[in-house]
Amino acid sequence: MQAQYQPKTLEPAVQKEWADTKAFVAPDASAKPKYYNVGMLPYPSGKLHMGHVRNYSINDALAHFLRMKGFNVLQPMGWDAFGLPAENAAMANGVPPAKWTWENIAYMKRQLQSLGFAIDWTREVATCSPDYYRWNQWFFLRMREKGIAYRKTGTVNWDPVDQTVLANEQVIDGKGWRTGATVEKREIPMWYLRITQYADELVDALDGLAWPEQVKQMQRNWIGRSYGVEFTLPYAEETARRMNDGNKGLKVYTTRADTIMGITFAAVAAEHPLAAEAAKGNPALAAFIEECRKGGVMEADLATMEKKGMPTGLFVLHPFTRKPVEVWVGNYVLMGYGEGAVMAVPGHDERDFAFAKKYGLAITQVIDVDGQPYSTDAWQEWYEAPGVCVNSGKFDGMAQPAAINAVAADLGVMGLGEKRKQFRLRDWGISRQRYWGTPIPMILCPACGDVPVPDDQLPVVLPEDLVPDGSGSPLAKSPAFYQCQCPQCGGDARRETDTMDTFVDSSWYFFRYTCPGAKAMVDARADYWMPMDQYIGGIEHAILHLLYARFWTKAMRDMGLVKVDEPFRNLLTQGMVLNHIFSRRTDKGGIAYFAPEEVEVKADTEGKIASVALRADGSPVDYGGIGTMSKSKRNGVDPQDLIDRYGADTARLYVMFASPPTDTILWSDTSVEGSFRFLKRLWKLVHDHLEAGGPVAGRAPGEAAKELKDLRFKLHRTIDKVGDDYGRRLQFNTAIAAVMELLNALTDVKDASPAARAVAQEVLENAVLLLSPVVPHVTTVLWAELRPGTRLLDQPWPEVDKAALVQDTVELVLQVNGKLRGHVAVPATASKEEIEKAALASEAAVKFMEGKPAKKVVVVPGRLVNIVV
RNA sequence: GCCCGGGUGGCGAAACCGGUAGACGCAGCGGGCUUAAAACCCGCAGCCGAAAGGCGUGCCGGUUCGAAUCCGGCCCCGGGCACCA
Repeated sequence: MQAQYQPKTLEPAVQKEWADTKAFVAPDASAKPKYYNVGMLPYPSGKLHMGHVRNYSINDALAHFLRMKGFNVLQPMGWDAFGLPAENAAMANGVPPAKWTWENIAYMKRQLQSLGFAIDWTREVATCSPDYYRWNQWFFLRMREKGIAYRKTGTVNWDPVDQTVLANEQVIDGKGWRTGATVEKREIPMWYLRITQYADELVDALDGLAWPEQVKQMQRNWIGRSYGVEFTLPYAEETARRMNDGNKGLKVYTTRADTIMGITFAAVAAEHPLAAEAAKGNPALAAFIEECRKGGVMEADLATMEKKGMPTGLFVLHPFTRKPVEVWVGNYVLMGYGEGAVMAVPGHDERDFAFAKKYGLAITQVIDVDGQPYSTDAWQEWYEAPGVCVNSGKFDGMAQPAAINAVAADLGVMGLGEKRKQFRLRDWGISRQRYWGTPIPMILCPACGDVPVPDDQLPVVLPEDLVPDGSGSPLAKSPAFYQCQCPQCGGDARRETDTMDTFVDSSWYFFRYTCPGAKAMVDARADYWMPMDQYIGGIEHAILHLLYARFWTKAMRDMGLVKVDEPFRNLLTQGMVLNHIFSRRTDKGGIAYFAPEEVEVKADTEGKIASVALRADGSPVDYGGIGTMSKSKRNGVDPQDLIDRYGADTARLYVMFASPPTDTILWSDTSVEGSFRFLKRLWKLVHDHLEAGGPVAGRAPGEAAKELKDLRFKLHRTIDKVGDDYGRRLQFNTAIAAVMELLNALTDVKDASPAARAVAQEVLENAVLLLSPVVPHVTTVLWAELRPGTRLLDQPWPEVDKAALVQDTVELVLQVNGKLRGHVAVPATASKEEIEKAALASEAAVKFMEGKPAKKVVVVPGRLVNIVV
């Protein structure tokens, strides 16, 4: 056996053996139970970053562990290959997105392979390949037939200079990222998917999922099912005349119908028809509405901006008092939300309260909570709490649920409203005015209207040679793409040039992995592998991706394509890998990012970052705090340096040992040395053991010395713990630490007897098995040395020897008044009374009780004794 | 702003169900080996204190024989907010 641990030669050799034996190709049928294990597919941004290494190292450890536990494991991989970065790269370098993407895929695949992940590459999926996205198109048409896909207008960010739609990411402080122009809202027609039709099931089914509670809670809140009252505020006479829209009044929705008598005004969105009507002949209002168009559509921006409003001069009537209520235009009311109009009860809604204070509108208390004194001077938390109606006429004295029922009933009698369930969740807008995505398979015919592309003409292939220039969609400027004949009438028509949201691609790729080459979207093989047993990916996907994939699965089920209700049985959301962000505003008002290695950081005396300068020319750079590693912020760390220097096993061991998978981690490579050192140590231990007399077969007979018994105790406790950490806790740092402790204990035993050598062999073999899911290369080689003629890949997970875990005495912690004062050793079988007696008689107890009698003695078996005096 | 997490030595962390705070590792310090360096090996190490001991898990308060862990309030950091993926 080689004396030196040499990952550079060892790892490629082991990888070649795996490839030659097709070690990780999973059969679609097996006598073993199946285990389908997927990491969220990466976007091919160019290079892997540490977040990927972390993600797939966790997946891979589980894949190996479950294989050793006797499962037929499938671990596939693919590429989320459509998206904006390819277009940005194309604009920067003039390279078509397709070429850039395929090159990135080739490079990143080599990186994944060099990390030695146990991936079944025969099932690889790239979402930009026509073989894949044709099924996006096919399924879109099926959804359209069922009314799940439909068209309506939606609001987008519009850059008036580049004449193009911007992604939220491309809007910085309300300005376009390239032009610096103030972004505007613009209404355009878009395709939507009726996810709200599944809202009830999406929220109810969460209860049955073995997902982190945190993620389920986020999804529940996001879907936001509420039971409220929808009602109409009737138009006042002049308003009805001017609106002349066939509606009786302004429709609003509220979950707080019990506060209805506190309405002092109403508010509508700037895009609301009532606002438009009111603006006629009111230049100030028209200017305000125009003002509201400025800025993007991001919810976070809308929620934090200053609440502004203006009266319309139009009135609606309070449904009960018939008193006029003035309608205001508010910049915080969203048109895409409910009806685009809200009732305002400043007495009991914090946002309305602030608005009323600002514009001097009336504030009325209509809810009493335990008689607390109400004042309009300042908002208090309890104003929003449920209570009892006051100043509410016939509703006075009613508690919240009764009041809501009574209000709804009365509104019903008047024909003005009723109870209604509502969701915060909105339908999924999938149209993108971009090039690098799945073409939406529709044709717009001047004679026939919207006409679907016939199935036999799918896929609508995306041309791969276009280069976007930042102003509008290249497809919309490419007659070769959009000119076509109407499939119905044969006349000249125009192809839809919008492409699909890339979340469509990632909503069902895990089905496609299960049936590569299927002639349909999926085939029966999906029924074998699905539902997925373990899904692992970043916490940033807790809502959107996971919700869309759940919806898509249910839509496929209802179309009879698959049998599962839910795609992901178990979910592990890994924490983000963060790094420092350095940026600078450009002279155009945009923003430019710099990689950490491009800047020089100076810290103040407390170690905080004080100043940053560009290495190239010393010019100042802004410190942007810390954030997720991403290509757009240029703060990703390429693992290749680590792999080149230390090998794949060290890189994997390092990311797994650094923290529990769900923790957010701030990137630092200072302790990589330690992981490398540990593998060298493991190698040396095996080497020295074998040099001293070769492998030992079997256990030594007879009663072992205490030292060896203790070592075997430690070994089997470690096997138990590591199995629990991998299988139940999905926590790897503690498992690795436990094996480190075990090897430290082995080193402490200085005994070269045959009995000791036999125990050492047992310890080393098991340590190799326990570590093999994390560091499969080095353990493959070490196993072959320890057990010549056998393969690590054929070994089952080790069994705990229960006999080795039997102990004669246990040491308990001794506390006096809750403070640690010593230890007391008792027989493992001692009763509570015997433990108490031994504790009270101990030297430490006598000393710290200072002669006082024990008031109480708490005994926790196997743990501690606490004497209270 | 709203929803969801997190905060423990110089650093990454451990403590799984309320029971020894800091396992394991990094960096550091002392020693060994070496002509020297690297590598490797042994030892020390939360803070204050000579010691006895005291203090200590973001901050303030509470429950408990006992709190990093449970409860109330606050501060800071991260993720998401529907066109980044």
